[in-house]
Parts: sequence; structure tokens; C-alpha cells
Amino acid sequence: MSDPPPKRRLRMTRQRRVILEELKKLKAHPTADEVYEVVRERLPRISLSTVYRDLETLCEWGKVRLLEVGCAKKHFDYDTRDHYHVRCARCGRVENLPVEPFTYLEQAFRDLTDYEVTGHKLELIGICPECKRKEEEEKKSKEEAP
Amino acid sequence: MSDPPPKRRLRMTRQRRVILEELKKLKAHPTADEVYEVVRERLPRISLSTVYRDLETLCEWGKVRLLEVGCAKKHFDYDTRDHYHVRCARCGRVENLPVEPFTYLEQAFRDLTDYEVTGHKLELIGICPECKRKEEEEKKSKEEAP
DNA sequence: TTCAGCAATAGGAGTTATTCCTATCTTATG
DNA sequence: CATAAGATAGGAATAACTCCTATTGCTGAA
Repeated sequence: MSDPPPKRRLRMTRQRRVILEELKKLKAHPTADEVYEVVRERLPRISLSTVYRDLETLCEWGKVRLLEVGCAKKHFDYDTRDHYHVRCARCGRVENLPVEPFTYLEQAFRDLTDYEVTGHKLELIGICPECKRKEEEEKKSKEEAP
Repeated sequence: MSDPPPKRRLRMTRQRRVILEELKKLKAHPTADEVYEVVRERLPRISLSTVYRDLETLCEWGKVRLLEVGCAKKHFDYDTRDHYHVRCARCGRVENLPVEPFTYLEQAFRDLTDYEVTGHKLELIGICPECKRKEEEEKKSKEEAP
């Protein structure tokens, strides 16, 4: 069929294991930077570039998934299955939507475009509970002392 | 309700008019950089920062829409109505899907999250005809001279 | 158990896309 | 025409990556 990928022997190093473990613990879908912050508590000498490289490697390896959500930063997910997301328009936080993806959508849309369709993404936009709370606090303090 | 926005008198300057006109001509959904390239042919002294600022202003003004698609760059659209998109996984090009958005989706998903849902985005991923063609050419030239 | 060789790392430089800053220029109005 | 708010060009600054290099660390064959 096509050329076999250059087979390098990937190693489960300490850095990679810790990154994977911490990613698993986080319920949300952190950015590389956020992963770096938590991993640093266990491996203080790890470098940000290692975090980026290892997250990419773990993606290729199929152990982690890269989310290309509608914002500049890359988000990573321990759960590699296809699923939909909610994103907070204020803080950018991303979380899962507990629902099975609609596989029929791609089929239904295939005739609407001359692209060779390979997948789809559905993203709910909203305000997360924390940001909503902050917003209300701000409004209140404004009313009290304008 | 809430504070009225600080009312500044926005001006339809030459730069803004040209940006708007060129954006209207482009069928795809260009990035700021692509807008800059075409606008430069009519206004050679325009600066990239003006393009960014004016695109943002035109968005606030409701004359242009910012698309936050699943890739690092910002894309802009002359058509400000809600609609879905296809994106090329290779080159990042974005185009419209000629279909009415499914307004019921938000309602249906509302109970699945504690976010205050304000919208949703649906994006088909695929390979655009041009990238598909290039891919096939590469494959062919590989077979001929390996 | 040593060692050759590939893989991985830390640290920092480089890149890309975007935003910010400032001195200067425009333009609508009085 | 004066003038003041609004815009602009040009470049510096920033954010989020991505790449480079010298060094370190595994790992499997001898």
C-alpha cells in the first residue's frame, strides 16, 4: 500500500510516564503549559520542550489525543476516543460532552462538498460555572460601588 | 440592563472599505495574512497591524465574522450569518457548508453540561481537491523514480 | 558488565501569528 | 480653517510553539 512508517523504538521514559499519569488525573483537557505546570511538581528539571515533544510522541503513539479546538492553544486529552466538547468562551477550558458522536453526520454532509471528508468536530460554546460565578460577583460589586 | 458600550464614532476609512471589498470577493475564508496580501495590491502602504485592527473593528461592527476554526490561525468571513464549515486538514483552507445550522442541537445538548450554552460549531475535516491532486502527483512521481 | 549506537533530554534560540505602542496623519464638525 | 477624536504605519513586544545542539541515558549484543 504505502511506505511503512520509519520504525523507531519508542521508549516509555520517566518523563513520558509522568506526563501520561498527570494527564490522566486531570478531568479537563489541559494545554501543554498546564501539563508542564503539574508535571514540574514531580520532575522539577523537566523542560517545556520535552513536554511538547512527549505530548506529540504520545499522540503518534495513540496514547493521548490532540484536540484542535477553536482557539489558539492546543489542548490534550487522555481519552483518545472520538467525542464532542464544550468550551468556555471566557477562559478557554474544554470538557467532554457525554454523548456518542453522530457518525451519520459525515455521511449526510459528504455530498455538500468536494473535499474528501475524513472526520468532523462538534463543539458547544458556553460559559463555564466558574466564569459565570465570577461574572455575577463583578456585577454585584459594580452595583454596590459604582 | 448593563452599561451601554462606550460609543465611539467609527469611520469607514479607505483601508476599511478596501478590506471589506476584498473580503467579499474571496470565496474562501482568508486569514489576516491573506487579506493583507490582496489588499496590498490596492493600498501598497497599508500595514499588517492595520489589517488586524480593522478586521477586529469590522467584527465588532458586525460587518465581518471571525471564525475560530480548529487551527492556530484566525480566519475571517464576509458572511456574518451562522453556518458550518469544512476545513482542509492539509492546507487549512476553510469553506462554507451549504446547509442551515441545526438550532435544535444546542437545546438537545443543554442538559449534558453545566456550562451556560451560547452557541455551537460544527466543522467537517477533510482534504481539499487541490491537496488531493498534489498527493496523487507525489505518489505517482515516487512510483516512477524510487 | 561493558560498550556502541540510537533515543531522549534540558536549555535555549528561532519562528509564527498576533497584539501593543507611539508618533504622525485624517476627517467630521463647529 | 481649527480642533479633537479616531486611524494609521511601522516597528517592538508577546504568546505559543518548534527547532537545534550538546549531553545524558537505555538497551541489547558481545
